[in-house]
Amino acid sequence: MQCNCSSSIGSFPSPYWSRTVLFPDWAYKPAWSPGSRQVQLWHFLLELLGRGESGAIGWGGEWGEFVIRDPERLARLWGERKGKPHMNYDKLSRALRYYYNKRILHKTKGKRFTYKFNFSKLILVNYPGHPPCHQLIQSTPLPFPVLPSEVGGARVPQCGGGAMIDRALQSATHPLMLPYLLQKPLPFPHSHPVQGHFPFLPVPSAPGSSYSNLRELPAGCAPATIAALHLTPNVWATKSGKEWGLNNITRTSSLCVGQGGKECGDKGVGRGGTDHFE
DNA sequence: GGCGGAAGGA
DNA sequence: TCCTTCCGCC
Repeated sequence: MQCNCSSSIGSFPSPYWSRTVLFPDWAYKPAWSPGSRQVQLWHFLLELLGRGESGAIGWGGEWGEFVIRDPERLARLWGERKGKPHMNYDKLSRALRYYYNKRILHKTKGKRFTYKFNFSKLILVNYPGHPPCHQLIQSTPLPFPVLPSEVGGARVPQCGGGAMIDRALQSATHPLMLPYLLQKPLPFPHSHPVQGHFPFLPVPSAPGSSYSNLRELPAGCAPATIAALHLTPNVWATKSGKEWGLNNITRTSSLCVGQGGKECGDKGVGRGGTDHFE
């Protein structure tokens, strides 16, 4: 199976599950692509990181962590992208700090120019419009047991929030897989591999991880899921739920995330939560 | 360096 | 809404 995967990074006439776990397309969708809104900073950073733009920015030693190696250069690149010739690191970092409250990013304390993505939140806020839980229950078997209390009318959340997401998260081996547990495919026809700059997640050429296994995957199973499933159990075992950010997301996931990342549902959960992830 | 308030622009 | 700009504080 081949795909001519194209993106802001380039063309990849290679199997899309090739060497690394994949980000969904939205994570790398170029700013100038039709229908996209103006590029967001986190998106721009992921683009640079995915490209392996190691001069200005690179992945750090921990999951989701990245290091700004040349702050002024990064600011210049960001300024060029946004048409802001007077951009500097001070301003860029202010924009980064606004992500703290949104829980998209947090600062790695004690390490200069080092920040950490909260990918699980990134998935949630950018994964709008998944179907209501009752549809999920009716249409497709979920990869985790559904409690009677969750099926019975009153407990079914209106837009995928609440206990169901909590439980999906708990059953997810990786936050990036959450959308697939929720059974709505991301727009993946043009998926592409990230060029080997994602920390900890090389798809191993381990015995038993042959492509033949893919045939056993559910129809419509997205490439990212496929790539993730290539990870050996011990790879997952190296990261605790805490490290995946599951603690945080489980705690905050009573928030329902709908269109445009709007939160609905339980008030007083999430916004009032703590700001740390570790 | 890093933080966050405030005002303002698109 | 998502920054950009400026600023005072630590």
